[in-house]
Amino acid sequence: MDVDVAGASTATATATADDARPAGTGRRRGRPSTPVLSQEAITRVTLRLITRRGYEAFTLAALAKELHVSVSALYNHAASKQQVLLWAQDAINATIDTGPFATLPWDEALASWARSYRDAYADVTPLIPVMAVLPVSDAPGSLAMYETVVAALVEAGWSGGEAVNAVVAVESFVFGSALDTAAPAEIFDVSEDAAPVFAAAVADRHRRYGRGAATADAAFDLGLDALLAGLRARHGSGA
Amino acid sequence: MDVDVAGASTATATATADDARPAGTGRRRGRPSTPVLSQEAITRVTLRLITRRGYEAFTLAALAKELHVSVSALYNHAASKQQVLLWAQDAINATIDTGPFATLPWDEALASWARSYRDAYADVTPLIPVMAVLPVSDAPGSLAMYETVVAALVEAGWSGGEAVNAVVAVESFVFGSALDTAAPAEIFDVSEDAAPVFAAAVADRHRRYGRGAATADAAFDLGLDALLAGLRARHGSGA
DNA sequence: TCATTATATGAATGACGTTCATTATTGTCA
DNA sequence: TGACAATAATGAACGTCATTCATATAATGA
Repeated sequence: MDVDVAGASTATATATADDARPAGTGRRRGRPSTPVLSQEAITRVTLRLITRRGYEAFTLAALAKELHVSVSALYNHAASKQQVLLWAQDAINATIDTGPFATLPWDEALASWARSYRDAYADVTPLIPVMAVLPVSDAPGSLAMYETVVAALVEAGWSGGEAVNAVVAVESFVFGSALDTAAPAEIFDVSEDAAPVFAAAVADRHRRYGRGAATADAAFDLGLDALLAGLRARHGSGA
Repeated sequence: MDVDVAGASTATATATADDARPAGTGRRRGRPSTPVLSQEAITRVTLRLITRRGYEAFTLAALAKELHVSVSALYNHAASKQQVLLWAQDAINATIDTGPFATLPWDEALASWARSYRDAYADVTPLIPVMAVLPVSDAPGSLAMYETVVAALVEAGWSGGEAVNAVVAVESFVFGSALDTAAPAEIFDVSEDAAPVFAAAVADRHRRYGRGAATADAAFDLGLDALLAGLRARHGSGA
């Protein structure tokens, strides 16, 4: 995925440098000439760590090591591990494409948004349960996303309340589907004796849609089409 | 929720006893006359603990205490904490009601199943990411559920492959929605300055649907109706 | 009877998140 | 210029957690 952290081109002089690494060889204590840590650096390395090595590998020790810094130094910038995850959440949400809402009818834009949303989270599924439950208030990237999406629905004639419900519903489907992409390919491998109809249906599914990621995609496509067809039926197609 | 663990009426002599508690006052070491622990007892107390005190409170220490047993004793029965959670998963899935598939048209039965599914998991949201990703093979309760649901869809004329996709899609929506029920009521509390349209929409939502759990329910209802309308449009209504 | 097996125990281990006293550098104000 | 607060790093604790291990004892069965 390789998320571009918000403000990538602002203060950070490190730019494309290999990684935060003090110029002097092995300075030890006290305030360094130029700060090693920042929300931006922490967030960038956090996303890289989770994407490459998975969530279990994401410990503050690993994060600190990657940043060439002591664990306790992290606490000068982040109040907790939870906060670091919040930053990561916001950075991910900032990458979700809301552009289509400016040009396409609401239903097509919503579909496009849902796909972008699922893609963004498929790499970081362990964050989903954390995310799905966290306040949006102090996450500017997430907030901007909701504003755009809900505004487009209201513009198209939805009431505010139903617009939020529709967004939450689509979001729920997206989160669930992103989790599904993390499931092992053999999740439904099952003996014919134990569940004959189900086993046959799973075999048929593989014949039609392939294996692994392809099956998760097929289920997502079917569900998204159905969900949007239902929403359209309720409010008339857009534009 | 109060899940009835599978096999509640089998070997366990404890029956309705307050809790596993050795008859003799404070026996200390060695094999007891009658075993305190069993998969059934561990699973029952696990579900009670998670339901009542939340997932964060579910530690092996807490589990052992509730069972009046040492932590290490648990390892004579379960290989790991993960395994204990797997048992819990299967017990929960066994409580999901698939009865309607025997009598109702597929779409109504699917809706009823989805509601039962969401209710079952709303109390144990932290299990969702564990669950959504775990193989179904050695979980007899889960397997039986899939067999019933898929068989009903195939009976109604769905191809096996699409039936599985539809089930996965509904399941994804259910998991996502169950996560949503765990969100704090103030998750969307936001200042009007930062996101005016969104803030107004959230206010409208509260006016129409109430606060807290009621809003999550409204979003779930809207999404489920839409999803099923879309699936119906694709395959004709049931019966 | 006596070895084996099942089931419990407490103590030790190592990983983790978090706190704290300490140290060194920077920027600001008299 | 010199004092001083603020900033940003450090290593050493701490408490909690899951897991392992050596040990003890009751039940089972040959």
